[in-house]
Amino acid sequence: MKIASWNVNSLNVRMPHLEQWLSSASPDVVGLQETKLADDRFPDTALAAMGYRSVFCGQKTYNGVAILSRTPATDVQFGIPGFEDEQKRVIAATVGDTRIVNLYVVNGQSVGSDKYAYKLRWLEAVHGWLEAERQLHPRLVVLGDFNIAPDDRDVHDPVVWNDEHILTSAAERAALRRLLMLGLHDGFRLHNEEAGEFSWWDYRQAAFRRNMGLRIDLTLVSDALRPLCRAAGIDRETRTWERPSDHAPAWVELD
DNA sequence: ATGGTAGATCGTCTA
Repeated sequence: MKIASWNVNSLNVRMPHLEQWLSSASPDVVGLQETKLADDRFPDTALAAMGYRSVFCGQKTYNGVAILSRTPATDVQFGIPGFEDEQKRVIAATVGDTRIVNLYVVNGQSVGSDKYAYKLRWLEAVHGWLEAERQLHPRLVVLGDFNIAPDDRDVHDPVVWNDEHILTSAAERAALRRLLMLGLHDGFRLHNEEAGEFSWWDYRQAAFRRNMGLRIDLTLVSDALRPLCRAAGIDRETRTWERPSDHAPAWVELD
């Protein structure tokens, strides 16, 4: 089973990219972030024609998440239980015998800002939720745009992206480590120890051409799934396509 | 030098 995460930065714009990538990559489950679509505008009919069922939770202009799957998803959860949030950043569902949690983590703007405080509170709420979720679902995949680069191998310039910078700050990385301590494993790092493998490149400063990126899109697998994770990767070629998302799909394959 | 680009929306916010 191939499970992927992709921040599409507007599904309205990126639907042709998604269709092309679904055809070539042929994932079984996909978590999308930044769909930027109200639910009545979600292209579920077109995706069904390609063999994918959709569950989604969106809003216009900002945020928006979805889970696509070849077999129907059940027990759909919208948002973090008990955490009031107008921003549509979370959807979870069960596909077959695997629980999928799809997160569009708060960006945080800059260290010390109100949005940064919101990011840390939000991550704490996710931690509390996943602590329960892992007990209910030993086969757990937590994926999404984490807006945190796990370590220095995951940034093009560790001097710039340091422990006081947004997306790499000490508190953000500590929050991510706390999630991993629940018994989750970075699927990509089970198969690749190299530095310089990124999933996001800023649109500015020709960042992709210069490989000035970060790896912030993650697929985490639970203890029980770890021995079943046979491959992982990032489909960076999508970033070379015309009018691309600034993120590339990150995926794992489970036996 | 507080820039640059993209998306949604149409002046300005978010990333």
